[in-house]
Amino acid sequence: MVNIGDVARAAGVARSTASYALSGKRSVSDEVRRRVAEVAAELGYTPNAGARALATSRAMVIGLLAQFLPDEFAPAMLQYIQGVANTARDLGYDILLSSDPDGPAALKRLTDSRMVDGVVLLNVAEHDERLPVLRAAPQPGALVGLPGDCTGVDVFDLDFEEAGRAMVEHLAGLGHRELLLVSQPEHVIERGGAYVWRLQNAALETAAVRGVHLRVVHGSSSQPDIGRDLHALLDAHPETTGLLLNNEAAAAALPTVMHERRLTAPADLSVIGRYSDEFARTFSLPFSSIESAPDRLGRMAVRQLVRRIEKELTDDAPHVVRFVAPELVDRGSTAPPPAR
Amino acid sequence: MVNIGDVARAAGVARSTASYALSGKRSVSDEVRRRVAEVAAELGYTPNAGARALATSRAMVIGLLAQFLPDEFAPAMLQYIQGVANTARDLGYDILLSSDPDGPAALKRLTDSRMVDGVVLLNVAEHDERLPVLRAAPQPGALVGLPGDCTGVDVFDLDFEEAGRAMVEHLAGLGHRELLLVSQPEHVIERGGAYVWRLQNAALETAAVRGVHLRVVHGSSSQPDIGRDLHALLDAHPETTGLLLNNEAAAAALPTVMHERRLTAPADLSVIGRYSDEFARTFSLPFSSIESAPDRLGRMAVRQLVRRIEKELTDDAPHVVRFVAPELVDRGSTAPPPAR
DNA sequence: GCTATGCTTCGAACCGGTTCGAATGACGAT
DNA sequence: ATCGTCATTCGAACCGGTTCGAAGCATAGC
Repeated sequence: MVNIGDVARAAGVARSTASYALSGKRSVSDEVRRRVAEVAAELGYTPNAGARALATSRAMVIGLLAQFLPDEFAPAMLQYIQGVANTARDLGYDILLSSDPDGPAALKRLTDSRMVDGVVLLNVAEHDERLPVLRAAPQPGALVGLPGDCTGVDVFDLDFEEAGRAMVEHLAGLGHRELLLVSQPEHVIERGGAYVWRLQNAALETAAVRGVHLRVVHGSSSQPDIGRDLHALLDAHPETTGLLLNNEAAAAALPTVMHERRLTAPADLSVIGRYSDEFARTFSLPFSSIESAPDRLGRMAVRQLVRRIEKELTDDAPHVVRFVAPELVDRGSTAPPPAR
Repeated sequence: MVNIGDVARAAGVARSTASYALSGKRSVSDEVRRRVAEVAAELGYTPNAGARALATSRAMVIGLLAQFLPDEFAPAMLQYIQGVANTARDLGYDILLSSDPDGPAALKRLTDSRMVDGVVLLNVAEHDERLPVLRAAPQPGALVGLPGDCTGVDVFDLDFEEAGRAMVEHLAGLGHRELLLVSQPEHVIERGGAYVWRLQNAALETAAVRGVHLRVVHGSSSQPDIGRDLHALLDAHPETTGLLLNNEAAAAALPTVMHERRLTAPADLSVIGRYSDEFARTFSLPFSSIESAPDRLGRMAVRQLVRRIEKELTDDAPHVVRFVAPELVDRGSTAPPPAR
């Protein structure tokens, strides 16, 4: 493999000169710069990443910690990964993907070994065990998801409170009085999935203010269980005229369930979900929804992270907690409730 | 950050001794080994990955080249990624994920810079432009997907020919005479998606042998277009009693389409697909299918790759082309055709 | 004519590991 | 007492980059 010494020799200059010629960090005569560039291209020189990382203490790699939990709906996760990966590449960074179920251990290894210059954590929980590890690490970190304690990290998340309010307001405004919110399974909340109750509490509060009845139920997050759950729920609560979904699996299963029950939206039932447009396309979901913007969140997280890595932000620059405003994508699945 | 020099000093030995004590590559007195291990744990020593990679020319990283093409169904891709990531982790390797649309350039950079010890290519095309780059690289590579030329790489793929035969045999055996195969869009074939025509040709051949009529059609690979396509196809070919799917998007969309047409499987139409069990669960697909085993393929690819990296296989050990035998998962969506 | 200045270039040190050859010392055999 | 053997440890070199200080040299200024 050709190294910078080979290039320097072939160009008839010192190694350091070749380095400066290629990096441009010091001025070099045009003649030499040209010759070095030429020789480098000719020999097919590519700098050794390990050596460069050692010398500069910059790996040009961002760690991406994603956990594929059995009770998470994997396709929803993929979009965050794509958002992060694409943005990182655009900014010149590679991404090291960890799917290790032992998040804290994986994070510690990645940061301590200096394999990564910074870290993006997906699917952050209220009391996320990875956070103490991240705070102790010398590299900066950006989160997608809101933990209880945001000190020392940059945080990006959908404004789930506002999402809950918007969903209820929308249906209440159309005249609905009996709403059903299908939420994530209870153990997702127990594990610290704060977004679940953030949306849920705001929805309940808004319902109280508007004087409408909102019942919260938990559904399974996997097929085919969620389909059975939905049938059971609709059986148990026939008075429901508006359905709110904060559970991707439920959204994916609902069209089939509604067909089976010979229900159509919005004639028989108004439905509003919370998922991304991409997700809606993938699953052919005909329901209006609050856009969860995974690509945007991934992009924001990486951009901020890179700013910190490259010290555009001083170390003590205040950390941000930024919420994406929910946007309602109207797919025509809501209308005033049917006359009784 | 604490380095091996700090550990050595604190333990009162030379750097080299500390290194040997930790790696066990030479014998060291029990006393010293114990003390070094103790001190290392106490100081929280983690070896610097760049330095180690430089010294050993081993990065302990595997490159994963996945392309998220607009005409590929992303959720199907995710399962390969998970399979590769999990197996790599189990074998002690990290995964560097590249989603760069310019595959050859990304591959060249990853290999030439020695960031990775080997590479897994997903979604390999008949004349894949990444292959010449991979063959020129010093690292070994494993493919998921069968290219025209397999020299110099290990190849793993589903036996799509056998899959095509099995699907047709199954339906012909039940008495179907009019079959419709929904394939990928034509530009997937043009781009070199060999698996499409491998399955298709074998299916046509088998149909000819069995004397049944098989029509091949191409469907869009994204929602909602594929739904419209399916409706149009069923309108145009009402004689069809058996449907074969080699298009994930079509499989995902079919339940809705069938509901809309008030068709049920297998009473009105027998359906058989080609996708993974995981995929079937995610999309609540009620159709029998040929298992595409993405996790197994990912695992096989990584295991073989690691064997090559670690020189358990000599450099000139013959490369393998291994096909996974298709397995029919019966979900009860096929039966003899309805009496006319 | 001599020094100050600026542009190029070079050599050496450094990042943090691993690995090779050799030095040291204890011990048993002759 | 001497030599050889073995286990243990050390020092130095090396991997391939980057970066600092200084040297070389031509030109301008006095």
